[in-house]
Amino acid sequence: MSTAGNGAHPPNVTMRDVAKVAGVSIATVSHVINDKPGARIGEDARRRVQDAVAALGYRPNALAKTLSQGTSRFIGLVADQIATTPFAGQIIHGAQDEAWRHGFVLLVANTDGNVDVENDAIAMMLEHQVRGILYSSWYHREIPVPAALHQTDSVLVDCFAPDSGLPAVVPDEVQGGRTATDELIAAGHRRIAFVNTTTPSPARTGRLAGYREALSAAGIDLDDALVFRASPEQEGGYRATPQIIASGATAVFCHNDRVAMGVYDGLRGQGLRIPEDMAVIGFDNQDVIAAHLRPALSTVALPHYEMGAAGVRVLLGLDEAGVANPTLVRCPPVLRASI
Amino acid sequence: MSTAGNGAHPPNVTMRDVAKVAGVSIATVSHVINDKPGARIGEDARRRVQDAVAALGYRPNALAKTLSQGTSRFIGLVADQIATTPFAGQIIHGAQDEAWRHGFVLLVANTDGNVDVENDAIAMMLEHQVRGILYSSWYHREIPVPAALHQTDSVLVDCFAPDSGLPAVVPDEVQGGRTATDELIAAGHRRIAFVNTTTPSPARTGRLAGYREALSAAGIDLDDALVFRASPEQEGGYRATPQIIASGATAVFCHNDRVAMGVYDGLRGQGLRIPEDMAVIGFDNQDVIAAHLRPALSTVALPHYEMGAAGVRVLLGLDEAGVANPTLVRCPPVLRASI
DNA sequence: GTGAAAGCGCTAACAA
DNA sequence: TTGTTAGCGCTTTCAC
Repeated sequence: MSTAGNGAHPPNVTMRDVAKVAGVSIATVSHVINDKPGARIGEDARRRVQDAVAALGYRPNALAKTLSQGTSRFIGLVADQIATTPFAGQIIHGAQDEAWRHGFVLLVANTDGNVDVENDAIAMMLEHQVRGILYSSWYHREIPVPAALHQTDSVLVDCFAPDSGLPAVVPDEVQGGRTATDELIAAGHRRIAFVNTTTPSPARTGRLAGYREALSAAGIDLDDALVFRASPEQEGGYRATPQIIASGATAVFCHNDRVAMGVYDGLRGQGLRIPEDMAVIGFDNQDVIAAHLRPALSTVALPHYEMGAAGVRVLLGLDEAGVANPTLVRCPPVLRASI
Repeated sequence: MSTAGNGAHPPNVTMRDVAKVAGVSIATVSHVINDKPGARIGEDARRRVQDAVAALGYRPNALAKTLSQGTSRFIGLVADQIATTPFAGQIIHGAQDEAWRHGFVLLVANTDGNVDVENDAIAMMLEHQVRGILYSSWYHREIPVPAALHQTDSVLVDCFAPDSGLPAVVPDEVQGGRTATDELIAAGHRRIAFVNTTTPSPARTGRLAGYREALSAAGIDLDDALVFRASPEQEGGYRATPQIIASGATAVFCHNDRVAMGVYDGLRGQGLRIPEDMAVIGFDNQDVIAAHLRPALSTVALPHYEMGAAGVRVLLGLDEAGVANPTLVRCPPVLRASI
């Protein structure tokens, strides 16, 4: 019968009410509530105010405060895909936690990559006087920057736009690729295959560079016959497996966890065991895949949570962040049982 | 060198500025901007205002508007886990889309299940004069309601609290269980196993009820020997497989996709093919698992997006929603290749 | 048709 | 130590 909208909620208690009950002026109330350093309030006036606040259940109106101070505590987050990729939510999570830590609130908008929606979202955030905007993509790439972003402080998260002049926070693909390869080397492997993706992206070039860097550093000769290309999905990994096996590699670094999943299937199809016959490491740390594969997949994590948090810090000017070079966030290894 | 916080952004253009440029009063500007029905504005005054708005790049200050109107366009969403479960983000997504559709903005807070954080989050939302709060859980269950939720209109999403008097929006577990079983029956199966979870929950009782309902409706005798219990993970499914096979079932309905994933492994270990030797259907529609298993897993989707959206509708009083009985959201089948 | 003025809840000089 | 007052940007009656 009834809906949520029936709320007969008590009319808002204002500072004026508190002042009246406490028998002081509205300014005094403001002072004790905000613990103003300058203003010295008498012990008993302070107590009367506090009592009145408690008695009335007074809650400050954050909006009115913002209006009079001219500076809000909102941070906007516009995302192209909150949900398409399972871990995209982590960016929100990280941003939210960090914003919260500094007394800010997150305003989120999902645009589904639609430019009109995007502009509306940004406009709405601007109208709400956000302190700044975090603009994020669901995968690391270069993006065209919506012009409106320049009307406030903005930070790009998991994407970048060199000529925009906007600071960016992205995963350190090179370090990630190197880490993955290093783990394999540390396990004693010397013939290490790399299944790269077919799609051009910072991930493709970065991880490859990291792979090479690791091999060189370990004094292992680069062998292009060990570098493969596959579509970045389970199917791609599956199809690449025969060549990987044929290459004589004893370990394989897969461009991402889904590819690794396919490699698992391919290996199993040939009766090969992981990691005994072939060590496997993935990339992304997509929980549902990595942790639940048998054996559990060792991989390198994409630091979505950290990027969201770092984005907020850069926005607030707490992190030094060069505009020219994006802030690189470390991709940590997540060791499980496939190496 | 520079940070995002260096913003030398143009000082805000206000209505007063627009009025001055347009040569009209501030009230007139307000009227044309909001297209006030009552107020009739001269054709040319209207044009002058519009031109001034465009020329100055005026943006209304939503906060000031809220303050003077007394009613905001914010909806709060407090979630215990935005990210732990990959699809939890869908609740945000659905809520955001629906809120947006009605001119509302989402304020999100993640509490990680911490009660103090939760109270702070709710307090903060109240202070921001939210129109109401959506309180969500990352899996369907009964929850203790934070008292503060009663200070505004609130709706529970993917959780419920019978005595709280708060409207709730939850997945229709019974219908889901029935749908899963119906699909198996439709494919010609009569001996259908059900691997239920060991953990007590609405999902456990609901899906089982649905399973029974479907069998009865199809005139199939219930056989308790076909109902198993397993921990709701990959491992549980794997371990239950031998018994499932031994039971003589030709199809199995798994409590969730992770269990199904384990069953896949178990079946494969015995050299059994899916769906030829055993049809499998899961529950949850966890993309990364379901779509990428081989063969792709048929399953029943948990309608997170829809629940988020429905929550907003209930909150806004657009959906009739009984407080006594939670609003049930349909769990649709997602057919792939495992049946 | 258009404008003056009061007020939304709060902050911040400045007085007292 | 406390109160007065003038806004913050906008909406909204009510005159003109």
